Amino acid sequence: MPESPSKDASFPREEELREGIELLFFAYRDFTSDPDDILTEYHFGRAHHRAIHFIGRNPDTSVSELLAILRITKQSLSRVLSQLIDRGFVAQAQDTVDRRRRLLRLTEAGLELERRLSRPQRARVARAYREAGAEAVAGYYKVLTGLIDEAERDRVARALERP
Amino acid sequence: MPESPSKDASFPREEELREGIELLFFAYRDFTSDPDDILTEYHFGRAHHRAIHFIGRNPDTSVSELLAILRITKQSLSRVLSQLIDRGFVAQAQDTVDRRRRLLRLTEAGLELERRLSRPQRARVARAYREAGAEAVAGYYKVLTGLIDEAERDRVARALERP
DNA sequence: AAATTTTGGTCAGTACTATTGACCTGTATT
DNA sequence: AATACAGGTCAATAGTACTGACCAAAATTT
Repeated sequence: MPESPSKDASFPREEELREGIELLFFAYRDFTSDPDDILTEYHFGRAHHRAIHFIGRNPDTSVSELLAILRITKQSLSRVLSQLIDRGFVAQAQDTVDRRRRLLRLTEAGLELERRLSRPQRARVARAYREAGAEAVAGYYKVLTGLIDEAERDRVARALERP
Repeated sequence: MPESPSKDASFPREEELREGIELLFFAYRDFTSDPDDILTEYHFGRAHHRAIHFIGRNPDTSVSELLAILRITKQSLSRVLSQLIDRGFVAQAQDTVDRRRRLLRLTEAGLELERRLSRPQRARVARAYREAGAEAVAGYYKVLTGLIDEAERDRVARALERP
């Protein structure tokens, strides 16, 4: 059983933990830098990218579902969302079942922008995956999933399988 | 050679890439939430944590070295740094060799705060490591390192080995 | 049918992070 | 002496996010 958790009490030594923490910081810093540059052109920020990403991945999400994913207040999302709607990247439609709910999806322009923003990220991840190999990718998945709040791990796992 | 990169052209399929991107977002979101709560007590933000972390890891770093690591402007760092110095968490000392340089290190209070901020992160990473196992951790390292800008990968790798 | 809850939106005020640009003091190098 | 570098500072701007207070429409509960 190569994938069984280590029982060694000294296994994650403090230095290993600090390295893992730092790697996450550096990877995230560089990972977000490419789309950040593109967003500047549009006078958008990282929050716009996050909204575009999750609306693109989950068409017809409601605002409150998006709030739960992004973990921000509705006031914060509202600003970003209305800018995206005003500029024609996101469309709202009323839910026919529950007409209070506004279902969100990307417009054609929104889909285009999503592809443009994610292209450098996909390229970066693809390169890292290829260089590290499939086995390393499985470990990357396992550890990152373990870093997510336990309460949300299932929801995230399900969201990853759905699309 | 289980760690050799896959040669399969279809290996990182688009869906896998998008999952890898999303996992990084969720992991980073939850990873930063614990220290963020503690920082609020001190009326500090995430930038203060980052400065404390890297000064703690690299005692006697100069300001410009810190700027290069954090990738922010000196004006941004200056505000954060002078607050940390005013409140007694960071101390400055002149370099005896090049007296233009201010070498930064944590005070006793700074070391204490660093431990307090990193404790929940270390616990989170330790749990994820234990659950995933040593082999998965190796993959996590490999992929995250591959996500870092090529130009900085060596510098980061060296920084991780130094302390 | 009336009361309550849910969903979504809005206004106002505040805080943190980060940016660009300009300008200044020292110190080191050439 | 001139130039370059390390660091600090002032001012203005932008993006993200927060709390708190309200409001309206629609759904659910009583």
